[in-house]
Amino acid sequence: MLHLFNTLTGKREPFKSVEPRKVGMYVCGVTVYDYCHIGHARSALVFDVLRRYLEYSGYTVTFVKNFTDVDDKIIKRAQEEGVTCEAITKKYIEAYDEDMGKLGIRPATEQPKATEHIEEIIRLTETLIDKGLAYVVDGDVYFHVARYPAYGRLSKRRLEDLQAGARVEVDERKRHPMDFALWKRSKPGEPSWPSPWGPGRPGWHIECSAMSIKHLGETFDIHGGGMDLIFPHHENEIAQSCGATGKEFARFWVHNGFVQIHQEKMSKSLGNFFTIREIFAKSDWPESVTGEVLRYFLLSTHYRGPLDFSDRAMKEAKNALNGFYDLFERLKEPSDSGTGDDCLDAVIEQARVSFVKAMDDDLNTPMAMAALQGLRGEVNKLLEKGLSSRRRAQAREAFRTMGNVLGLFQSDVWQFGASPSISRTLDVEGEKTGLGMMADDEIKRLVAERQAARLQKDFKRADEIRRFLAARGIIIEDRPDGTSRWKR
RNA sequence: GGCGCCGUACCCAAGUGGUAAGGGAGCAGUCUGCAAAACUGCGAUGCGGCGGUUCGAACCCGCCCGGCGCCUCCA
Repeated sequence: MLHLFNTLTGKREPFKSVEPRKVGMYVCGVTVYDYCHIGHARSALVFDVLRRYLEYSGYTVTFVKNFTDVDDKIIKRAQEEGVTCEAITKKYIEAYDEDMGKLGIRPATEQPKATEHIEEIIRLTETLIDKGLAYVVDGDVYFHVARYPAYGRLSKRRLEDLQAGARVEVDERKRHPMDFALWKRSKPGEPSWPSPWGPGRPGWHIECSAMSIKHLGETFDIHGGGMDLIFPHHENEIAQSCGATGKEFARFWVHNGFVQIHQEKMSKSLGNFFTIREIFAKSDWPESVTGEVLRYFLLSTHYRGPLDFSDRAMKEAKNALNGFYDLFERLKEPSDSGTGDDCLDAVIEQARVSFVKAMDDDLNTPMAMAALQGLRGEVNKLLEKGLSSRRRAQAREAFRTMGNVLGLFQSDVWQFGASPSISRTLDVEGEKTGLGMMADDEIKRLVAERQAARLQKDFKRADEIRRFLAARGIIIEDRPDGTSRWKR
């Protein structure tokens, strides 16, 4: 049974859905005013894996992930570029889908936008005003935190503590410094919708309450996002939602840790971030390889811990993945011998048990990956003894099934005969790694030439070619049947 | 000032009371025309430090050291 760490209770708890076999899950997406960085990728990936694992465990998952498409930063960006807000949000939503697609992150069941839920937002705001939990000032509407006693429950903070450390300028019109905007009066030139309080636009937090309630109901199973959203965003969502409905909101709150660069949080304000497309653009490897390597890397640490991104870490992930795909290549080779056949079922079953146990334990992906590594070793050993073609296919299928939960091992080809790519540097730590361009056709030609040389026992020439390619990161592997294949 | 996180081998990383998973890198061996891959073997008497609780602690408690996050937009 799946156990998840619930931020709300501060404990690891057995996961139980409201309705049997069904899960409603809401995850805060991104504000679409710029390209996504690896931190966004990690968050998206963690919840993609949670969703995949819930499905693997037999649940039907309704997964809602929003786009915040009305916001101060979007407005600012649009003004800077002299275009409309719509142009900005359209551009970055498309970029989001493209970037996440490269990482194998499946689109959510629903991907709602704030601007498409203005009606719901206004209704929710009205309810909060009616209940005395919100008040109107000059066309703005604020949530009145002092009227909501449970405020601080998620982030384990007391209002008094927050006040003491508040670094915000106090808005005199607010009744309490921590009161936050549900509705903002629009200034000229800003996006604006009619409302009972005059033309304006929604505040940030209210959209998630409105959209989650609309798509998942007033009480649903899982709400997720990055750790930095715990306060104030998720705290405010709870206050708004519970305040308005009088019911429990999300039951499980799941938060992922940060991606760091040299031990520091990766963030826009620090300027130490790498965008997803930047990583792909700089990578030496074919796109599918880069996507899978990045995925492998991001899952190699438990989702709640910090994760340090570096060029070196990417290479290590690539090497580790290489071992799997080397095995998959071997599994493709036909064989009649089956001395190890009888052991395969047990070996797979053992791996499956370890894998499920790891994932059940608060999505312990590093441990789950260790189970897959263990299976890799066992299957390699059986291959030494001899595995029939049928059993080889069975082994490959086991990797594909479990790998699918993590979004790994789905490619039929790894870098063997990979699609054309250009060798460039992944210059994350300032070290140069690229050795110039090496197109596939050129490699193939040299491999063929070497093949011919070997047939004539011209090993001098053959080794010359091997060394030439090796210097460019191409490794040739001679097969027992006399053929050769290569990989990057 | 308040809330919280992290510190395990060269690197990454599980383990959270029962005597240190796994991977990468490295070294040695088998195999190979040479390689690669695979297989075999080697690798922390110790888990930031010092005390304490316990039959027993990396795991619990206390203090300290080092690094970081949130409290303001932030995945």
